[in-house]
Amino acid sequence: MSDALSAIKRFSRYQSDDAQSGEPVHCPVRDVLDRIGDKWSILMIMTLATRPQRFSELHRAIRDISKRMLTQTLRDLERDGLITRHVFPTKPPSVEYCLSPLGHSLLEPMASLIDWADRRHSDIHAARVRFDGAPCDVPHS
Amino acid sequence: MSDALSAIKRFSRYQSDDAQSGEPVHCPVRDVLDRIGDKWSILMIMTLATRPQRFSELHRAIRDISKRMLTQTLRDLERDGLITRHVFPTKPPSVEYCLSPLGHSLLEPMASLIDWADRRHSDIHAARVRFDGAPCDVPHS
DNA sequence: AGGGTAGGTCTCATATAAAGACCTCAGACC
DNA sequence: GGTCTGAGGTCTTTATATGAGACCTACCCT
Repeated sequence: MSDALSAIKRFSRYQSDDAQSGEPVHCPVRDVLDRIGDKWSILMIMTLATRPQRFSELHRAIRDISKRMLTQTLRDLERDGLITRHVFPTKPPSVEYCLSPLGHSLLEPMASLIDWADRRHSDIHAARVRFDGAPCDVPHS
Repeated sequence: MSDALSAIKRFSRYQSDDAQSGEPVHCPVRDVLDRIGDKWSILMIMTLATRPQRFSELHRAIRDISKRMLTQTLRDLERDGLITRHVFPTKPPSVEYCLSPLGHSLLEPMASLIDWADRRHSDIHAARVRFDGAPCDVPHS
């Protein structure tokens, strides 16, 4: 817990430094979290955690991603140095994506989030049902 | 690490179960992560981690959020049971938001992510500069 | 009467994501 | 030799998310 609080305090410091100084908010933590917080990045990294995979394998593993978003997410992750891309000059060429050491280092913190989500999702679902069913307990207006 | 891998395997199982069965992908972990993975939720929870705060305090702490998104994010978090909302019948009424126990339980996993982001953001920044500066090392076409 | 504060809502514009058609190249099929 | 499939994408169009900022109610202060 003290661990958690110290990270949060560091984070808050970035935030408030920005809030007091000039206009543009530039918190490095937000910068990183905004990037991997998109719809597919976490899923992609988790899918590559088990083994390196090719474009089409990834597309089959994550059926509901479009090719466009698959390409774009892979490019963004490559740009951030979280995955690496190898082109094999076969005919037709095949491309393999795999986690870099940096990407690998993300697995542990991400796993703790996933663990939380897995353990608490029933609580969250219950809260949603409660909220939607009784929208007048605490009127908003 | 074995901890991390077990969470990832559980997650992959959800994914592949969905991939094999009927059409709609419904992985509870993705459901939860997609929600808190939006632009402001993590920031909001972190801001409320230090103490309960009122609408205007939150707006001052997170300067670059619009009132519209502030309201919406708070509603969504309340709906998911992560924060609670108390209206004090002062004149004019004041509204205080604070973390629920469920929201509080999210702090620790989230802090480990923040800690990662904080430690690795310079690596990520360096990777971006490298990628943007040398886009022809591994041609994409 | 004018302005400030608190906690919002509303409308409209833009930025980002997604769906899905299309493309190239090669080998296998018949 | 026509066409089918598969890999690894790109391009165009449409949907959704976010943002800016005007407005609202009710009260207090000057």
